Order: sequence, then structure tokens, then C-alpha cells
Amino acid sequence: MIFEDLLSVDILKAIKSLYDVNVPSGQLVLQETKKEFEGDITLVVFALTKISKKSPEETGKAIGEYLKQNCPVASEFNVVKGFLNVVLKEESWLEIFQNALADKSFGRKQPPADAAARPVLVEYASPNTNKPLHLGHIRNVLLGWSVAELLKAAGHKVEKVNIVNDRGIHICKSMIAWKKFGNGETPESSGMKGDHLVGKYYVEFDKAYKKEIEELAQGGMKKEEAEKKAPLMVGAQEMLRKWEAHDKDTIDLWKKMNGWVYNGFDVTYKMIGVDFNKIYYESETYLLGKKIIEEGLQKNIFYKKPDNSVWIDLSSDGLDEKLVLRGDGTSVYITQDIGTADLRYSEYHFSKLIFVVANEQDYHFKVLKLIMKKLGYEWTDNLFHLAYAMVDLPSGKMKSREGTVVDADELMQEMTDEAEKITKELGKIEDFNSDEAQQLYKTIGLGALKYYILKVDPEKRMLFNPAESIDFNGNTGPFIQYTYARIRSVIRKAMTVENVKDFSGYNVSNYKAMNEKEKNLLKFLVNFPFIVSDAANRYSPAVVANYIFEVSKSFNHFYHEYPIVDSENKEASKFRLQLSSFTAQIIKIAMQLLGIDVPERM
RNA sequence: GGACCCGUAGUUCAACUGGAUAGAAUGACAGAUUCCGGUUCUGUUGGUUGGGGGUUCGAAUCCCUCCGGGUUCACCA
Repeated sequence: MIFEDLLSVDILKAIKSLYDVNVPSGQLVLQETKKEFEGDITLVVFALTKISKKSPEETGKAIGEYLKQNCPVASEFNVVKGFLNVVLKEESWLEIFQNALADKSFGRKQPPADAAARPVLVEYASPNTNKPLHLGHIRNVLLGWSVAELLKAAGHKVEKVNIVNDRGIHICKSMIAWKKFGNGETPESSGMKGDHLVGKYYVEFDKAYKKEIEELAQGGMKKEEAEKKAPLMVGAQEMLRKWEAHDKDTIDLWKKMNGWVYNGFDVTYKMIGVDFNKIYYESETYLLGKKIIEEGLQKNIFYKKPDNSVWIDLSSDGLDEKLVLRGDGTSVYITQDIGTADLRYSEYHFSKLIFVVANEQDYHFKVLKLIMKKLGYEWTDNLFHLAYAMVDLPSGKMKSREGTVVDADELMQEMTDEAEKITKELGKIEDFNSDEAQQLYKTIGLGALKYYILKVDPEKRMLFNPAESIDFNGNTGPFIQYTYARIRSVIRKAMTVENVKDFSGYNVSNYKAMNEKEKNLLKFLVNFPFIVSDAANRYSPAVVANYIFEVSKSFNHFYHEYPIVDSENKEASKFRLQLSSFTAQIIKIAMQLLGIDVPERM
């Protein structure tokens, strides 16, 4: 919160002077004053009564008096029960405002100047290459990308990384189905996006495989046996062995089909508007970690079972026994992750490694951290699993087996179409050419989607309601975009009016007649840098989303009550234009942190 | 069964991580504005924060217990 540091220094001095006690600054509880009370910042004094040995009211009054006399930004105070509400000087707010206007990168810190500064790694997306991205991935990439941007804005060096799960039995399933049923079909020949094409064969595999099992079962075979003996499954496993033996034909096919998928993913990522600094492939990292396990075995951190498989016993930590190497010496998921984390650390010396992964893997990451700690890594506290919960739809739960998965590409297209429909009904952009119009539909459609998903706390399971998300009213992306577009419209108008069009040169600290609505809006706006750092610390784009909504509402209250361009005097107009323009600027920057564009007109 | 997560107005979400009378949005109803852009604004309605107990000056938040929902406990990744 703005002025918090300034005020807390003087409060500490007050306590020292009044009661001759040194209090650590972390012990002060300061908060924004609730709007039903007069004031800007509130000190909760209950905790201080032990020191003052007076009632909360008396303590609050004494500190308030001291601040009024000695604190340069405090003007008035009042005490309600155990709460000391401090009113800050209007000049202080205006001064902050003027400084903010002059600061081109207001709210965004510069990245560390030191080239050796340790980066924060944000790993997100992490798709399989056997099917297209779906709604769950959308929550993942929006979160990952936005958290990375927030961390940057808070002054960290950030690297966005992606690890693609490009190998394993699931890819082989698509491959064998394509070989069998594909007739050489390609993205070009079919006109399908590569990831969708490969996904299609993954589904084909499943269908044909089920049929085979059924036939074998009818022939008298037990179900479990049939599942293993079905020719397609045998073929897929054969293919995996060939892949591991570097069989040329298999590798070529694998490369070809993965290439299709990557092209498809690229289109989707581009559409969503996310990017990566580095992409890892599991085919290149899956052998990592084995050596680390061997070393751990020497140190008796792990133990061997008679079949040669290697385990760790975590039961003393309240967890289970966990396999880390198979009997045949090959590694499993957790082994790879240990290896990859180790690799990343040696590559980046990260200060933090954030895994954006669904909360289904809470247990996995708990185990990962614990094992690495036992192995003696000193930076395991810097591993952070940013878990997010499932996204539900009004129609019910997403289930890939029942075909109710919502495809990412389809969803984005639908949102764009819906935006087009609504925009056309409003009929405000008839002079747009078709490119401009298309761009706008995309901005609105994706803005609706992104805002709706990001405004919710990641750990909470959420309901995505497409119709509600694109409503131009309420706590939605389009509502905020609309607020922005309207401000821009006002400013365009102002630029045609003599005597006010030079408003950007007006020094706002000279303004003397600020009203309640203006002050309220201003307080929100100058608090932006604190919102950014708070959001970054909590890895929470939702903090920013809710803030933008508050700003928009506050602007609308002001806008509704006071004329901007044609106000009673030129000075008021200029001040209000500065305030409006600054509002637009903050909305734009804040929305960018969520990956959302704002249109000049809509 | 063990472990972890979640439960807040009819609905979708907040609550600055222990602070004031738990807030918005949406829905419904009543009104204002008709102006820079209609989608703006003001009211009214709606809550035993799943139930119970405890800690505290103070609990949606921490502890215990029960209820309900979810995830996980693979030689899949």
C-alpha cells in the first residue's frame, strides 16, 4: 500500500517517543481504511495496548496526535474502537500523481541491471504430443504466462520454459494407428491442423483397440489378458522398443508426426498470445536422473528390491514408498524430473523454479521436493508448484473418455464469433475494414475468455460460463475494454477542443479542487505498483484482475457525475483529462499483464 | 482406507493471509441520466461463511471433530 512505509516509520517513532519501546516494523498492522470511515490508512492498535498499557482508544489518540504533529503526509486522524484512521494530505496524493505521470514505466520495475542476477524460471504448458490443447491447457498457459509477466514487472529476471512430453507409449499409439488407417494422410492433404490430425489417430487407436479386446474376449480370453495381447497394443509397445533402439523408420515417423503437432501448437500458442524462451523435450531429458539415483543408492538414501528395482521409503514423512528406477534400470517420471531440475539449476542457477501444473500432481511435487531434499540439494525450497484446479463447464465435467473435452482452438473461435455477433448488433464500428474488425473480434473474444479465467484464484475449481464471460456488463473483460475505449473516445474529443487539448502539460499538483470521486479514483491508480508486487509475490493474476475492475468501476462513478471535457473551468477539465488518461494507461498496462489487449474503439 | 485441496448471498466470485457491520458482479424489483459512447449511475432484495466445539481482545481465515465435493496414493507421463 502506498505511504505505508512512510507512515510506519513515523508510527514506530511515535511508539518510541510515547512508551519508550522499540517495536519491529513487521508487528504493525496497517491497512487501507474501509470506505465507511473517514481516512486513508488505518492502524490496528489492539496489539499495541500491551505496550502502551492504555485502552485501544487512548493509544490510538496518542499515536494519532504524534503523527499529526510530526508526520509530513498526515493531516487528520480519528479513532474508532481500536482503529486509528489517518487522513493523508491532499497535496501528498497530488504530488504522487504528478510523479507517476512523469514516470514512463510507472508500475513496472526494470529488470535487474546485474547480468549475473539469478532468474526465476516459470515452467508451463508442458503438453503431450498426442492430442490438441484443451480448456485445461488454456488455464495453464494463461496462468503461466501472466505470472511470468507479473514477476518481470515486479523486477525479476524471468525465463519462460516449456517441457514437451514427446515420447512414450501414447505417441506410439497415434503412430501405429496412423500407419494402419492413415493412408498417408497429412495436414496438407486433409486440411487439418497437425495436432488435431494426430489427435484423431489417437482416438482411432482407442476405438480399434477396444474392438480388438472385445473380439478376443469373445474368443474366451480374459479381459486383462486381452488388453495386453491385443495386436494394436503389442504393436505400440514394439514401436516404443524400436524407438528406444533408434530404429530409423520409427524415428522418422515420430519426427514427422511430432513436427505436425508442433506446427499446430505454435498456431494455438500464437492465438492465445503466449511464448517461451526455451523448450525442453523429454526425448532429450528422459535419461537424466539415473546417475543421481545411483549416487543416492551408494548413500543408502534408496534401496534395491530383489527384482533390482530401486525405491525410496517416505513413510516416516507420512508418504508412501516410491519407485525411482524400474527393475530393468529405466527411469520413471519422477526420476526424469529430478534430473531435469538438476539440469535446470546448473543451466540457470535459478532463484526460483515455478511449475505451473494441475493440482492432480500435488503429490508428485511433494515427493519430488522431499526426495531432492534427502539427496542433499540445498535449493529445494526454491521449487514451487503453482497448482491450479480443474475448469468446469455449465454443461458438466470435462472427461476425455466421453468426448466432452473442450478443444482450445474451437473455444477461441467460438468466443471470437460471439464477439463478432455482439459487436455487429451494436453497430459502432461500421467504418472498420475487415482486418480491423477481425482483429477487434479476436481482442474482445479472447479478452473475455482470459479475464474470466484469470480473475479466479488458481487453486479453486472454477466454472467457465462462455455466455457470462463475454457479457459487456459486470466483472468481465469486455466491460473493462469498454471502459478503456470510452476513455479513449473522450480524449479524442478533447484533442479537438482549443484550450484543453494541451492537457498533458498540466501540472496536477497545482489542482486545488479535487472532489471525492476523483480522489477515490486517484487512490486506486497510484496504488498500482503495490498491486503488481503483491500479485507477483502471491503468483496471482487474480489480484490484478480484481484491481482493474475496481479501477473501472471507480472511473465510471467519476465519469457519471462530472463532465470531463466541458467542465466548469479549463483547469478542472485538464485535471480530469490527466486523470482519465492515466486511468486508461493503468488499465492498458494492467490488462497486458494478463495478456489482454484493449481496443481504442469497440 | 491414508494423504492433500475445496465448501462464503439463488448463481459466479472477493475478502490485503487473524481485524471494523463478510464485499462485488449477476439475477429480480424500483428509480436517475438520455450527456463525452448505448454497455453509465443510485437504491431495494438476498448470509447461522457446510454443522459443532476450541484458541483469541477479535475467526470465513488457526486447531479439533463430523458432513459434503474433488484429487491422489502406477514398474503412465
